[in-house]
Amino acid sequence: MTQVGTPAQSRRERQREATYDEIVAASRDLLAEGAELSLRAVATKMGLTAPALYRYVASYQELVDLVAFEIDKAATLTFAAAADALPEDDFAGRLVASVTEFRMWALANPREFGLVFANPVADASCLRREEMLTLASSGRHMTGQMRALWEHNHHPIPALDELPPSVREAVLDPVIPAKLDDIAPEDRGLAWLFMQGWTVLYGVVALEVFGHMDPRIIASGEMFIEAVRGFAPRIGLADDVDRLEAIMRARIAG
Amino acid sequence: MTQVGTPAQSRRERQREATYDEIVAASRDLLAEGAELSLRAVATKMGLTAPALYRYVASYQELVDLVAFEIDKAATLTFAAAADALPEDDFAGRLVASVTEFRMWALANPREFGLVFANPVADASCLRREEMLTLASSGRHMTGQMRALWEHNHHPIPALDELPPSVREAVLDPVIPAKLDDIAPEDRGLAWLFMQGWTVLYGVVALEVFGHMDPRIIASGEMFIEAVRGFAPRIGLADDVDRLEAIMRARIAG
DNA sequence: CGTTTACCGTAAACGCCGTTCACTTACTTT
DNA sequence: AAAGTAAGTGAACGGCGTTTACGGTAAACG
Repeated sequence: MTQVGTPAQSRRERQREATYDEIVAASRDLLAEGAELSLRAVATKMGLTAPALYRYVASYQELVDLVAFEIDKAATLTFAAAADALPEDDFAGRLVASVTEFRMWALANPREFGLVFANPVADASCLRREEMLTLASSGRHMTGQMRALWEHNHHPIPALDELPPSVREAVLDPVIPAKLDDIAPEDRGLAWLFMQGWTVLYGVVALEVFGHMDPRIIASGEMFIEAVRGFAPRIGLADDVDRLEAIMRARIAG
Repeated sequence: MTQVGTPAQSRRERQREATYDEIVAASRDLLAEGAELSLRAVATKMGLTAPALYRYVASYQELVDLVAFEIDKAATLTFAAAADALPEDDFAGRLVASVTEFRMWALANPREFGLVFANPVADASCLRREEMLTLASSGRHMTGQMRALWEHNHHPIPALDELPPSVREAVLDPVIPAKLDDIAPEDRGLAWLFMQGWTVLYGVVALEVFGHMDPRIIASGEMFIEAVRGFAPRIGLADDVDRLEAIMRARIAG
């Protein structure tokens, strides 16, 4: 018998979770204001003292990880919304819309981007590292879109036996933010395409966000467009590049 | 008549320059030890107090910029040495050797890489920004190799009138670390290839250094190899990819 | 030569940071 | 009602970037 009056979490647990939410909210406010993220600043904004936060996070780095995770989760909603501006069956368009929104979000929120994607992932506890690599919400979103596209257009994917050994291992026992368990082993080459796509996207966006590129190219987004166009044929979109470019330009201009 | 006894710089100027060198040396030592770079630590290592450093740098950020610049300059020497392991007329091989050495250096010195390449360039003073973008020693080295290759194999380059307007502007009035003033306007599409190559390289290396990738793929270097192979055809090296891959694998293994 | 000036370095202090520890308060559990 | 647990505080430590006021020393100048 399930005890009806018993909530899934006790009063204290609910209170505690609410405090976590408040910590994240205060942190995001700080970042939005352009201030530095610090335990003391977060605590002050919440109306308590810095040591109190140690009841919730074990260190500053853990606060950063927590906030980064939540920021990534929230940003993913905007990527999904961008995809939803296109028809459900336009898988290519939806992917490109998400990817373009990712770029726009990164440029508009460089500090948040840095926190989530330029924060060296822990090398110490390997478990923690796996978490970081597999739980990224935005990563799962992008790979989900790529997978939906493949299930629709069945573009060619590299065969297992033409992959380098380390890559074969990695796609058969994947440590990336993607649902792959129900993908047959012979189709796991798809994961290699996921990684390649992520590399292209990350590269151009990180370069733009950090400003290591001609400002005029950043402003126009031409390198981003070129990068996406260059990758499109690898996922069976060679004939769609012009249409996809139009989608990107619309999002960049808007 | 040149006054023989008169050095180009006075005694004081020489002393001052030596102090700058010592600042850089102390900073690099700190980084090599795995310690944090800080004004106080640098000062202590030099046997003086923190405020004294303000006679040489106006702020902590300026120290970072100074050290980053010198680290980049020093690292470029190793990239050049890697190229020099190959015959002078093997332009493709030399380029790939430099690029591979860049990757290996970045992975072996992630903190230094972060300082130089993941340090957001100033958005404030545009002059300072231009400096950062055009003076990068490693950048000039890579583009120099790419240029030498082009002058040798005359691979096709995009025509000016097929470039997007912002790109055309950027290649005609370039703000990148490359010697382009003696390149004819109709050949300036070469600069666009420079930027594309830099984007590919930066993307994969940054991803590897920050660890946002399957550790096994980082260890094997397969994504890096794939990225270089993917770019090679754009600079007329479609027929050389296997040979170039061998060069990369040798450097990665060694 | 002596005097002036510019430069180099120090000590002290301010306000911020992450972190630890001892202690109180309030709520939950039994 | 008693015991136990969780949350929060205040004080403190060491370190950080940075500013200020002040000495001393070496160069520059008459």
